[in-house]
Amino acid sequence: MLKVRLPDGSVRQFTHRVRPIDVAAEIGSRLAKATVAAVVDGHVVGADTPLPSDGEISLRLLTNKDPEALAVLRHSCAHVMARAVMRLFEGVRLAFGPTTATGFYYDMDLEHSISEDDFPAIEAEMAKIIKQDEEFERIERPRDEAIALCRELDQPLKVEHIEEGLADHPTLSFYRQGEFVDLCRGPHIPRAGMIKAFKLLSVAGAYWKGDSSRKQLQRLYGTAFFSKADLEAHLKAVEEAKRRDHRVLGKQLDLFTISPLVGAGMILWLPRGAIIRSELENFIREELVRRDYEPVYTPHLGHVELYETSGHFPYYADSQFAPIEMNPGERYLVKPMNCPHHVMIYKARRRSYRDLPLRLAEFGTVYRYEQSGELTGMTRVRGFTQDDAHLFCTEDQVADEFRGCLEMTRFVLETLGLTDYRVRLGFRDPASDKYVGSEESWQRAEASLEAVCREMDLPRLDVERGEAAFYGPKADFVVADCLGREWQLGTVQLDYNLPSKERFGLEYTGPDNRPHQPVMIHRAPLGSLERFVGMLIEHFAGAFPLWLAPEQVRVLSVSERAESYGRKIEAKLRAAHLRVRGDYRAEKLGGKIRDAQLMKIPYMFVVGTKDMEQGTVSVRDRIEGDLGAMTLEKAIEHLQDEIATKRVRQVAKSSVRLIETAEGSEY
RNA sequence: GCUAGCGUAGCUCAAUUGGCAGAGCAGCUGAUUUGUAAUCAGCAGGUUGUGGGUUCAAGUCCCUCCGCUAGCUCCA
Repeated sequence: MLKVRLPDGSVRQFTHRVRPIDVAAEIGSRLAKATVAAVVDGHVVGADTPLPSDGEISLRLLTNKDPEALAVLRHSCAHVMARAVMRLFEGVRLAFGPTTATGFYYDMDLEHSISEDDFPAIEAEMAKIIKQDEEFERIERPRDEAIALCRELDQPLKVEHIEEGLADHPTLSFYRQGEFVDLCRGPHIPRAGMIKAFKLLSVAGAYWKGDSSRKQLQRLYGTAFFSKADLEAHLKAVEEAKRRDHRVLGKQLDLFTISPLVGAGMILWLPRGAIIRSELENFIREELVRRDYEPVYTPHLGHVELYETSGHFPYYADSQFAPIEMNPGERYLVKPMNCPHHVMIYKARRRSYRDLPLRLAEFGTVYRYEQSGELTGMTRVRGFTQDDAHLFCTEDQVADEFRGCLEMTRFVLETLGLTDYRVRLGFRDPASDKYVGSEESWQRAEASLEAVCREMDLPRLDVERGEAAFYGPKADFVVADCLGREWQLGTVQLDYNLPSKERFGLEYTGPDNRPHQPVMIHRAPLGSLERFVGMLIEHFAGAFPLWLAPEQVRVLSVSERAESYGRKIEAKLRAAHLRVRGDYRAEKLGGKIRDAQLMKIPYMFVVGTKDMEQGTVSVRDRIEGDLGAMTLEKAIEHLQDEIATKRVRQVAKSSVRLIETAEGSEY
């Protein structure tokens, strides 16, 4: 006998073998019709999956209201799409077709190169399939039969996957819908007709099993919903997100530009963007002083041998600008990292344990030859400045220093109202040989790093194997951009290797008057200023908090009669260290306000003849609108207070989310 | 780097089948003197990313390179 516990706490008993859909039918025929899938003891299963014949389970029926159901729907839609493509083109070999946070894709290999021009035909075929409203039927087969079936279906990629990736599965499942049979773990929606709205979005290349040495397949992206309204809302949200893309806003607000003549991936900071950057740098500098860092400066070049010693040159040769050869044997590298230079500052004299921790900080500009297809606005560039620092400390100081770095990063992010990030602990992949250093030092480093992070209760902390730097484990602060793509910002990395004898052989004299090896910590709270500002542009949708705003106040004259008064106000604001400009054009006030609003200027001081007579300014707040007339002194005080406290008044909410839903299917 | 798509005025975009390169905004000039999200008019602005090819004729078709976009791979 099976006891089924439902979410409302009620328990139903079944003496015969039942499926979730049967449980639903017993509750009500309308529920049965609406049931998309079910969650049994925390696992999503199909509505027709037989439940155990006895014992006790918890069951939650999923309808189109549940987010888990949407993933099931999308995965089914991926099947429908693959089926449509197979109907339209010859020789389609299927690979993987999982769901993503916002839709689904299917990777396939076929002769015909699919372009967006093919989308209408594919969508029309999909619509036909959905209209037929056929069931998704689950079929299970033992391994050898499954392989034979995939061979018969002429699906070599599926055969390969069963033989390699699914080697430990004794039986495999397939889903059939009409003539279409696909190796698939499921689950699926009961009938194709449940897909009420779908759209193909894009096509791109994707390597088979994510391996760039293997064949490149065609990946077709799409999304699906339970209603047309949901689809339209989603597409609208994506459009809105695109409007606050930093590349769009950077142009509109005159923040930065990129010139092909200067070079792809090289940011030219326009005056307005440069203000944001320099304010951030000042903010970081103040924190460095508070936290007892010592600023240093180092050159942009270094001998290749320096980077051979550090290991960067051999390891990252492909992604560096080629060495500059001046004379035979005299080769310089444009620096791809600041650490070797800072190491040489450490080595400039003998160090005592009394000198430690030594914290050397520099806004260091580095150059890396990123692959051309990787370049993206400010977020992935070839030249960038890190708010870098290297800490040299004793083994005993590691935990405290590491914690200090994490705290500074967290403080900086939170000051900017950036609370929506995750922390990724990048550990070594034990199966890979790309790492330098001993097994023992890696274990020690990973253990102490994880202990500190756990104790600090960092948001959404998770360990990712294979994400370490080649010289040590790290904690990365990762945020998503307005289109849901994740970017690494701040980073704190532990390094037992550069100081080692095999590398730079760093030493300090301990209290025992004997040489010891220090530990290095690499850290950058913002990471790259380019990427960070790119993120900030999207985070604030271009409307920066007052302390960062390139233009903090704009003086708007109502008419020519108030111009000279306006210019006096402007001068006084400038004298009060506010970033101000005046708009004395022969435009109507409404027009000037509109221009200032579009440039996201936080405050507008409107001056007309009334203000001139009363000695006031009429303050308009970008967010609140007209605040009325007040004395200039009061207005300045108001602004200076907002600047001093670095107040964040408004943050653009991300409309496209990186959602927590797990990938839908593994095959 | 790979796959696919794209590149027209400073910006956003038009230009039937290959058939005289156009608009709005921005800019400049003039008029207007305005009280909380667009005042009016005129002018100017281009070797259609680069180099080659096909054609009587190329923004449009083909090739090269450069750049951009999406995704993959990479990311010290």
